[in-house]
Amino acid sequence: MPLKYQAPRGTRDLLPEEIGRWQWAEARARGVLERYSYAEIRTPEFEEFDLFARTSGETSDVVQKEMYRFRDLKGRDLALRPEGTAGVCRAYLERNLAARGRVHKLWYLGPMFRYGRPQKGRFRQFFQVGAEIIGTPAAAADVEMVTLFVDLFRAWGFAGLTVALNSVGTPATREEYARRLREWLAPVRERLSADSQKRLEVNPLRVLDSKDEGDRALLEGRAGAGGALPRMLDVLDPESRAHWEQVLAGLAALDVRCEIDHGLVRGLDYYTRTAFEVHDRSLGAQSALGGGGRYDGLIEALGGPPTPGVGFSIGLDRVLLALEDRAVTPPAAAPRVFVAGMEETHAEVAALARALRAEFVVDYDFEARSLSTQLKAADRGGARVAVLLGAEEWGRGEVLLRDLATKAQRAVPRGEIAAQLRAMLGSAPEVSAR
RNA sequence: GUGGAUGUAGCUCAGCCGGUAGAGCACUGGACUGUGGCUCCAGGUGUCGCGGGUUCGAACCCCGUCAUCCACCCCA
Repeated sequence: MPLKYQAPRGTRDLLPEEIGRWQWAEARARGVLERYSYAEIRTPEFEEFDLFARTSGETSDVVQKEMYRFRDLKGRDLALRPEGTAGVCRAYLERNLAARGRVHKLWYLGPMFRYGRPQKGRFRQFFQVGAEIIGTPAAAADVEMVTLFVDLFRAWGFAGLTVALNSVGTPATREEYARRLREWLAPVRERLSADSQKRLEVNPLRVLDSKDEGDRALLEGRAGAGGALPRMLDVLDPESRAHWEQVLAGLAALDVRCEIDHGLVRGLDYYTRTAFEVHDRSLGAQSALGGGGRYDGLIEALGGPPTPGVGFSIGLDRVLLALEDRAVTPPAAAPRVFVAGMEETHAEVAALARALRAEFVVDYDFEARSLSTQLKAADRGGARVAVLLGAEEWGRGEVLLRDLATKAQRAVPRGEIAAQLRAMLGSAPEVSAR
């Protein structure tokens, strides 16, 4: 069909039939976050372009080619947020949250925007839920972050996901590591893929997670690059190493299963020390469900005092995509009541429905169609009970209550409708059960 | 941003070397304005993604464009 308007590329409509899954996932997340004692924060969906350029790194792909950047009518240089951390840290500084207590535990949920080529699990507008602990360098905060991270996935019903964990040290150790890596790769440089040769110039650490098979063979030493591949963990400064050991010990004490991944590098420049992420194989190429880590230099880079932070974000679109393949019970639909009128009583339907709506989920037919059509509509709408306003019964001050599943039907005095419905439907149902 | 595949009814899909719209399901109304799921009848089921070109003639061939999917890049 030749439609004049389509949703912009990479965006989509979430229709009523799938909204239930989203609300369920969001409610689950909210519950876990609140029990962990995190406070929700909502920041603007667009910010000054420079905020993201500064925090993500001028040379990062996100800033270079994936930003929805625009000027407003006054010429301000703005961008739709590509991630959540920058805005939260900006708010922390601008609203001086530090004055209300040193450590803040915050969470957010909302749409993010990146201009990439869409594919399965990658959209230009997508939703993230994330959490941050700002104000403490303690390894215990890293431990809680990873724990909260896995508990969210558990609340959604994931089983057997493994968190990949690494330390990316400090900017100085990263530089040292990049130097060693470059050195190590120098002899085989010509044999690296074209992409990786470019990475070696721009961001050597990126070579580590190349998907090219030849690259992988070289990295794993099978192609004879000689000597063991240098590891990030081997070049950590003493403080970062101690921090790393504490994180590992803390996670072990809580029985949180992690796998050390020496190739784990984060895409954004502001990460320091702990880095973690989780993937799901059912998703194809875009398999990252979420990731996070420590960002001790970020707030200072925004012009604030040196303030440590640690956080993560999770892609909700991908979570729901991965959950499609699994047996997830959708939230139970609220039991519904359908009020059906006859020729003589149609005028009474709206008022009765409105009264019952104080307590029940109630619907009726706007068009006063035949009784059989109304019952058909009641069926399709998922109603469990029909309230039939028969002319004769109505005249006696009664209505008929019909159980649509069993077809059992009986006359009930008008004053007892609510009580009878309560009995039939089970105690007062919540509109959004679960 | 790069490479490849695919766009026909609301959905899932047919349509031989170019010859003038198809099936199932769903949907709407009626048979049936005092009783729903069944059945029957009647029906929208459509500029064959959009634009241009070749041709007497294009759903089919060519070019462009938009969208989706897959992979790369990157990431959630």
